[in-house]
Amino acid sequence: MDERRARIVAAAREELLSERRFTLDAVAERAGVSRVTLYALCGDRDALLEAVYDDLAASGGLLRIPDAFAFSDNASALETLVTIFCHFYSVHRSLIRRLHALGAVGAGELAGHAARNARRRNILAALLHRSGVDDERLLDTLQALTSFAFIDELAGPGRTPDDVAGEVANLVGLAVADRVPGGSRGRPAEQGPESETT
Amino acid sequence: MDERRARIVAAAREELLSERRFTLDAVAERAGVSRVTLYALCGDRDALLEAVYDDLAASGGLLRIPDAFAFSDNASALETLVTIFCHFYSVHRSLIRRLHALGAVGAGELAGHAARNARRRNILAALLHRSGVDDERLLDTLQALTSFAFIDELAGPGRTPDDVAGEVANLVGLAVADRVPGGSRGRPAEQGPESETT
DNA sequence: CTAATCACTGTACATTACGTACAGTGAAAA
DNA sequence: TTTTCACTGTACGTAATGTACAGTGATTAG
Repeated sequence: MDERRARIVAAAREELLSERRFTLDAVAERAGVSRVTLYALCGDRDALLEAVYDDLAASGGLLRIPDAFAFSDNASALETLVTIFCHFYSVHRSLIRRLHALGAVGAGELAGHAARNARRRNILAALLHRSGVDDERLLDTLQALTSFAFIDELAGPGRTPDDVAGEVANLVGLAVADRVPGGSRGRPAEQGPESETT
Repeated sequence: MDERRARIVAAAREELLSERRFTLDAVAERAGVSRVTLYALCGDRDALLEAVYDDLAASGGLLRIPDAFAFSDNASALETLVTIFCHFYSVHRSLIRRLHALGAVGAGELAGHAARNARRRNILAALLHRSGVDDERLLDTLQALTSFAFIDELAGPGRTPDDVAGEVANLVGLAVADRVPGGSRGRPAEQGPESETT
């Protein structure tokens, strides 16, 4: 049953957010399911972790990406895009952290992660291309600036998601302006009130 | 014997760089030592990993940090500092990556990592302070930009250490110039004279 | 010369978690 | 009624961690 599978993934998610060591037994118990069923429905450990990751990405947050392209102003579009990513990462920060730490992402080089990275790169590239920019190096930089690793690092212990998003957006803007000739980037002065263009 | 311990740490290092799964048995065998001895000399798994991390940091590369402070020009000093960090991270990239992936750093929150992070922050703060800047937020940004996570992300698959170092130094320079009033940064500013800084 | 200490070895054991095999059960469909 | 299906409980094999214990060879102390 699909609903059973969903329950298992949800249980895994909760278990990941707990302090305890991540164990399939614990997940199965929390989901009210035998461990054998867990293996049958979700595959092995790595498959389950990837399922959690997929579920996370699919469960919203990144759906608003097309909104960014609605802006005719390239700078605003880029800023919106950055904000969407930052928000997503900030909200699910501890979960993604845990997934990274468990090797679901990174060392394991799970297919899903690479694919998502490539997708993010494509989105950034599209936006850059729309601005008439074709700079691989800049693209690398933007990719790194909008990566979870960087945003997580920047967030540190005490920093609000909005704060982090603003900082990343600012850095992205600076990086772009540094490389694009006609950079019509109208970044507001720092002491000025945040012009939240929701 | 101290020399035995060093051999174990070296063996662990080599084992980490191999593709194989990291196992104490393998380390002991490679070091030509019984596993019991390994436990006696290096403690448990986490302790061994931290020992590798310590050994890495101590074995040079970060020794040139004082050089950065020799520059009277603040921009050059900062750039030198960034280059030192980048170089260190780039050279030992795969090893540090593996250590991260194994949870020696991050989830485990090993004492050594937090301490080293704090130390890096202090160094950056000192340099900033010397420049007459006291901006916690900027400090956060520089810390994130010079973190291993970001540099690793930026390096991607095909990028030379020098290339990465240059890019990070550039970003650091931009971030500083964006916040410091008398930013005498040699970086060519774009035509937009956004000197609205108080 | 003998004894004691020391560093290390080999083996063996308990523990935990993973992944799989197998037989069984209750319900729904043929 | 029989078959199929989804799931359960149990049990097993494997791998790795960490610890206990007895023993060995060399160096040092008495």
